[in-house]
Amino acid sequence: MLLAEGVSGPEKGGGSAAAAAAAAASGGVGADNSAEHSDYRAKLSQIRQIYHTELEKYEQACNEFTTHVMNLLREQSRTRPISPKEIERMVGIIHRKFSSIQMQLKQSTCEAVMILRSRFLDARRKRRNFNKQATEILNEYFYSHLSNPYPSEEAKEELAKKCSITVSQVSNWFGNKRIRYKKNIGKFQEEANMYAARTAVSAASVSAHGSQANSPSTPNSAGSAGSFNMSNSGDLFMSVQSLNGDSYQGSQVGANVQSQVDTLRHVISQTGGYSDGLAANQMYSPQGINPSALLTGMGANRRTVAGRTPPPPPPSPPPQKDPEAFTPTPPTDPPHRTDSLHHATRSSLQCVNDF
DNA sequence: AGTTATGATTCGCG
DNA sequence: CGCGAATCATAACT
Repeated sequence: MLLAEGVSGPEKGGGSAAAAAAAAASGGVGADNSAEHSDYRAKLSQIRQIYHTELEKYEQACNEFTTHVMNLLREQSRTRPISPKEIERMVGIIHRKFSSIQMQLKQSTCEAVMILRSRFLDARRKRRNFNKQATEILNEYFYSHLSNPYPSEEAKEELAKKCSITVSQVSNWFGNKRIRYKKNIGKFQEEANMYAARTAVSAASVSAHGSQANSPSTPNSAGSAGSFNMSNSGDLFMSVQSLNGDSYQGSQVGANVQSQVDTLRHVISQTGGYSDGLAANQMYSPQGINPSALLTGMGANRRTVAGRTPPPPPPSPPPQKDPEAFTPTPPTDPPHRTDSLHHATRSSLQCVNDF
């Protein structure tokens, strides 16, 4: 560990290399954290310095003590016979004691380095919001694929490239988005409408060019890829904004989105569910809805449809698992897990501040 | 200072 | 292994 971090290795150079290696191993993007990195390196070298000076001190003390004991023994040898074996034994005892002390030093240094690493390299601690454009791109994809918001691996890579983030960050984002959208659909209604309308307009402009009717089963064929580039087109964006809110339903919405909405509304009306969700509620519908319609959404068929080209609607739905699971807001307020580790980390982190 | 938003992590499940 | 769910930790907002 200490060798890996360059603490117990050569005095210069090793530290920065190890730090860089550690950063690379931690999966960081490694783009903007040069300042924090230098801070990390500075702390690390501080630890290294303390370690080395302490080590030197101990060695010196060990030697001093050994010679001191040797002198004592020599003095005693005038009064009583002292065998070389006894001297050897004494020296051994002293060295063992000091090496155990050195072990402790190594251990505590190791601990300090680990804490330092967790402090500086733990991504949670240096969380940065994605920039607006990245969020726009992600949201655009999410809402234009609301019926199946599970980007394939290639789609994730593409999104990652467009957003200048990692694939795992894309996955995190979609995971968070899905769960939070589901938990509070109402809160995201406006956002959903906006992005749906934007995608619709982009799709409409595409279809106006090619006069290619968008199939409801392939909402991402023209919408997703083409719509990415319009995030910054100002006037178009403004014109789209007028489609927000209540005017959304009656507006000229792209066929791909609208047809899905219509399909869902039809199903809902058939089963007696409420129908105020529009596009946003395609994913999470109230209990008691025709499972075949739900299967178009997330969850039920996510493993089979998680691609760029969603297959045709499933023929026979599997037994629906727990209809209550799709209830939008089931707040149960579970007992908070006493996270002792959390507090332990906190307190131990405090120690690092003393460095 | 308190609250909300959000990116990341952890855990259990299928 | 990917996902949902719960949670943590920090940023951003009030």
